[in-house]
Amino acid sequence: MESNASGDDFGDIDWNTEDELEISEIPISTSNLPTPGGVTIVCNGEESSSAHSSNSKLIQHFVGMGFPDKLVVKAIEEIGEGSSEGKILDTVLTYLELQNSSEEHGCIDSDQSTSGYDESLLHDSDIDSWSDDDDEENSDDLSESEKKLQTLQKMGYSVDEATEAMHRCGPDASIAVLTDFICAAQIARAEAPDLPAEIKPKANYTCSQNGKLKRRLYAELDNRKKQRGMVGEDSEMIRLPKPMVGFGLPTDDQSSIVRERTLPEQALGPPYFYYENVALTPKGVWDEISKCLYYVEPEFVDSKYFCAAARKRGYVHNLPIQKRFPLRPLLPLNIEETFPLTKRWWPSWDSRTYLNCLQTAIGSAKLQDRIRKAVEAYDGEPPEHVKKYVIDQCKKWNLLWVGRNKVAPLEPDEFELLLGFPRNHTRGGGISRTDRYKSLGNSFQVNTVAYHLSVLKPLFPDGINILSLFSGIGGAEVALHRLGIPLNNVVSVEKSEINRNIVRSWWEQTNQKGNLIDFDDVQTLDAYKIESLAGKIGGFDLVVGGSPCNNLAGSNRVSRDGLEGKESILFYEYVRILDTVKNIMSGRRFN
DNA sequence: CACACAATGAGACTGCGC
DNA sequence: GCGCAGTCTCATTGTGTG
Repeated sequence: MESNASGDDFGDIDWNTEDELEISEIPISTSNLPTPGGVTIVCNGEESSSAHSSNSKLIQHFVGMGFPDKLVVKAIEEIGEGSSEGKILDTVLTYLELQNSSEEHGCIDSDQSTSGYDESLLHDSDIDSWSDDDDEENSDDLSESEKKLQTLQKMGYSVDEATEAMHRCGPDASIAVLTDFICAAQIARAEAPDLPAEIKPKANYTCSQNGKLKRRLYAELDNRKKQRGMVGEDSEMIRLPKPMVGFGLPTDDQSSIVRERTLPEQALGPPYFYYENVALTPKGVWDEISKCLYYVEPEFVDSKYFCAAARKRGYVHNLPIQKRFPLRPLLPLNIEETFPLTKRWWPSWDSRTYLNCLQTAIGSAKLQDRIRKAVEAYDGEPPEHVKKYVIDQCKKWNLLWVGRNKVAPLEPDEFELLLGFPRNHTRGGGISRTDRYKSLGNSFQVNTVAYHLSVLKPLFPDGINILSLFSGIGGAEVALHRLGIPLNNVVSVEKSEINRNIVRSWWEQTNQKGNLIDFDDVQTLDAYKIESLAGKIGGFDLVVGGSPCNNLAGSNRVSRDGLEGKESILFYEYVRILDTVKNIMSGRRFN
């Protein structure tokens, strides 16, 4: 295997072994999922099988997620001991659903119950109340605050955390708001390097341990709400921000930068994750992406704020957003400073100051010739219709003025410059010019991504282990390297051999001390391989990747089929693999 | 066979006038 | 608020050329 040729100590992993896995994959029927691509939910089969002998463990498992224990017990009784987590979850969901619909109609009436469950078990009306209500019937004399405190304690939070949250969020704050606050506070403390270790939260990721089930739960409820018309299709659609600056730019007035956000608790790491795709997708795509990635709101950024070319992209990540810093030196944001030689030839009637999105194809020589002839035909300024034709073509193909009446497309090394890669990053080794454009056109803008990833530097002073999916020409790896974050272990998955060669070549040229291991297909990276790799290297700190945009991009006139498209459907592989890594990381402790 | 070229024209958004 | 033209977009495909 190619990846074993690197002389590292990974050669002894036998990918073909049939050894029983601690992690196994259980495909969930699409009827349970909002993801038509068939996300695979990974469950711990070992734990499930041992659970027959200990129902209390399973009950504890669900109660830990905030479900009423009586419902869980009832569900297990109804569907039989030894049932899978998924079945139990479905049954509990049904109970909750029935409860919700009863309350909506204001008719909780046990006489109407035909489902076999005891509605007296239920008395909460919303998601805030999926806590253990065991004592509630005996606690009528407790104040609202005391009840909330009790609920939070049962969810595993300390009295101090709960009290602080209730104090800060006010007396009317719901349980959901309070748990959000506590999670945000945990992250903030974890990220504050100046806090003494003893007051930092321990690796308390209990909230993410059950993330996949919770995600499924939220998705299921979301679907049912939609079916009942409770949620308007458009009312919650993700809209693109204007201006497209994400949480703020390095050049912003510091006071205007967003410094806090509350992540859904199931989105918390480890690992950190960072997902990218084109911003301008068919409707609903970003809603789906966000939903599958734990309901984290995308951060939309146009790279024209980081270089002289536009690149509108959405990023979904669970990284901290405080204390970001940019790569130095900053790139110029206009064409004139980026390509000073063009200034002499730039006509006054071409008002462009920055380029459009760098794509995978360039303007042809014939087109350049047509433009030259069109402009040459006039002594002074050409008439309006000629100007319009020329400017339209220049915008469409990102052409620069490189001589008298002469336009030209960007050279590959100019692509590299604009995108933040080292010069000649994609040059040589048998790669054609066309392939260079294709690889570069599909890549990250390094400075933009590095700005987001910069927060990892103080967190991983001794280096980082990353799982890089759809690596392309290694935009994330280059960004981390340029940030000065040591790359201890990089597992890179990239279909194109040309791109894999580019990354390996870069790896060797930059004298990396760590290990680079590569795969060619995300679909073959199963739970066993991920588990083995994680075991070898001590876990993954970051899962990064931008899945194929072919079926999302506006340039595609043929098969812009959205996330169900032939290539773009691989997004669900990112979700699957991230879920697997989350599962592994929450089930074990890595040092 | 690799590469270059050009036709293709969907979908979302924006800005303008009414 | 509506209609419309204008703008932009990590592309695909078939054909031509050397």
